[in-house]
Amino acid sequence: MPDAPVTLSQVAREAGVSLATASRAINGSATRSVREDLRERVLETARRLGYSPDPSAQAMARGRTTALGLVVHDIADPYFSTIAAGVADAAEREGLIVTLASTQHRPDRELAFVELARRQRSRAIILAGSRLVPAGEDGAAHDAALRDSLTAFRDAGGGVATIGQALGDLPVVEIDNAGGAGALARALHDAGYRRFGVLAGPARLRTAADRTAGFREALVELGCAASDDDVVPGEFTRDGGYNAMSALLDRAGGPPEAVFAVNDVMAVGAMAAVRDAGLSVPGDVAVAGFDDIHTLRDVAPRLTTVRIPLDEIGALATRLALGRAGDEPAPVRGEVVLRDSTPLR
Amino acid sequence: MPDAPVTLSQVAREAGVSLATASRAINGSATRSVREDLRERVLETARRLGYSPDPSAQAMARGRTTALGLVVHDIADPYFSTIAAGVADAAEREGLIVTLASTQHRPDRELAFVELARRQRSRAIILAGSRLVPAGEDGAAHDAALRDSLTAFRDAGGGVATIGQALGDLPVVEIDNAGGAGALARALHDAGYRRFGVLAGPARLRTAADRTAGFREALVELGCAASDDDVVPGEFTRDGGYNAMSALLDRAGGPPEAVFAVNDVMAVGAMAAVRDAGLSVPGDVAVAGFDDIHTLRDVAPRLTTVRIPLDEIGALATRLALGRAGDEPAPVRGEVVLRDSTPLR
DNA sequence: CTGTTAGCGCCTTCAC
DNA sequence: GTGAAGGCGCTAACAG
Repeated sequence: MPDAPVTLSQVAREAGVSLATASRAINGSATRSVREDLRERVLETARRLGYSPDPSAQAMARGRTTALGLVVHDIADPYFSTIAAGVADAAEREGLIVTLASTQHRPDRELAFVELARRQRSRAIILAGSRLVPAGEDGAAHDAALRDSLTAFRDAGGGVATIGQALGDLPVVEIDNAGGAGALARALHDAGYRRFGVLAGPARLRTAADRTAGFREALVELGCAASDDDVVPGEFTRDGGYNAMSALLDRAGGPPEAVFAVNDVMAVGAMAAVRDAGLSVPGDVAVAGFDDIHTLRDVAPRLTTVRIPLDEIGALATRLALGRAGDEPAPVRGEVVLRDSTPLR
Repeated sequence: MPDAPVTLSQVAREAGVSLATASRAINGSATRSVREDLRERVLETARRLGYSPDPSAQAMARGRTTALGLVVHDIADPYFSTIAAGVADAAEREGLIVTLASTQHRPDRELAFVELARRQRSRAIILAGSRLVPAGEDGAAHDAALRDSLTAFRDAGGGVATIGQALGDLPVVEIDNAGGAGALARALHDAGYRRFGVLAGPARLRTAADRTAGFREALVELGCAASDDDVVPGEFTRDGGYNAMSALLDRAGGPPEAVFAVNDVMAVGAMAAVRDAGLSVPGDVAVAGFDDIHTLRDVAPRLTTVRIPLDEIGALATRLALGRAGDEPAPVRGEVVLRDSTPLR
């Protein structure tokens, strides 16, 4: 029996009140209030009939939805799924529904989803993926389009937060990628390492570029700069790490003492490449990552990394987008966590 | 400049046609068609004005939304995030927006979200988390409530798919957990193992219970049954695996030859526990998991597991819910993948 | 405090 | 093939 959803007017009729009163009794109203006994009666019949409001209709009437759009590059990547968990949790607290877009790293889909969320009149949009490096031919154009769309959305009353790097003057939970990578470089230097390699990730992604640059700059200051040959690009994935590390190992001159993979997922792939080459971590090459992905914490040897509290960042971005975070939060500084993959040397 | 979203009637006016014609030109209409030049004109001005339809309004007018609800236990868990990636991808192909609910293992939230998606008139709902073991006092009641709600949703025209185990006679992408675990037991037996332990996961979850039971039943057939003492429950997480393995190691009688953790995440925690106890994997204890989580494939030693194509399952469930999958799909049988964590013995 | 009345943006019969 | 008009379920002025 396709039970047609019961509507507010049915509830009103059944309870013997007007539509407006029923609406006020159920949803409350900023201005008007409703007599206690009437409210009781309405609520009771609503419950009895199994009424619940139609979000689309409310959205229409109110001019805004109860949805929060979350845009990530790839929800299967633990970096993003951890952020998503934080967002989902915070959104639920606010009574918002999260609509998820996993763009598979396609900038056009990123923009398309922002446009969708905008015309959908979402309450807020959270953009979690990395910005692009301006140098990229259309990177700048894409980010500009994204910025304009989000700015228009915000000007129309929508909440916005980006994660990672700032986009225009939109609210941002900034992650100090360069600083964290620099701190890691110094920690590894303190541990006795001198010759470094870097698995730099995709050159077009700001997150990857910033981590790489922060690491290399610190190395320069420490007096053991990595040459361009020691820096290998690759995808932001396990396979990207594997391939980049393999390339590094194939170079003449032997492997560096320590390799920094710009995220944990790549680091794990890199460790596999080392083993497949018949070498050992950290015996022949030490390896460090970035992010401190929870499920990757226990690889053997345990992975040195820079901890970023991704779930908190997701929650914080949600509050920020909703205007519940007070001032713009300070950049999130990662914490270097030395583990077995980079022992004292 | 808060540019109010442009509406269809603006487009119509600008193009010099009626609202109805504009609507037909843009959305197409089953019955009426519109003259070529007019359609062109409408489409052109729509593009120029940056028009795009308001999903809420369409939902109201059409009586159904363009949303697909996805319910998972914990989006940060790679099992679910991989499924989510498959769902997101397939949904995007169908032009649907996915709304995500991460229930954090709270059954009441699971039900609440299904109710929400239902009154929201979502196009479809995909329920990805494990069902509960009937034995549990309110497990049966909860699953019954869930089943009733989803059945009512389907009877009202909504699409439904569950993942893992069947719920009533609702469409399901079944996963042969017991069969996969049994096959794993036989493979380990073939490899020479005889004394087994099991990290059984949460007793209330069907997925965990089925994997445990399938493994144990196969052991019985093989003539090397595991005693109840060899089976330790625990959370479905890294820490759950760690603690359960620690408990197993503390037992009198020394560790089993091989331990089956009912999912990869637990297996990784278990391996950490072994190492922290000063023992080695697989030297002192062999370890196997289940799922073949991509990012966990490279832990060292590489993890023996049962491969489940989670992303395909997500995509398949999406098509199934939308009625695009033809017949009910056959149960997904896992594939045993032997790796270094369980060498020949 | 309660009821009446417009819409919100779009689709869809129904006339033309 | 096109346009006018009603209505989806609800909220928010407006009266009373």
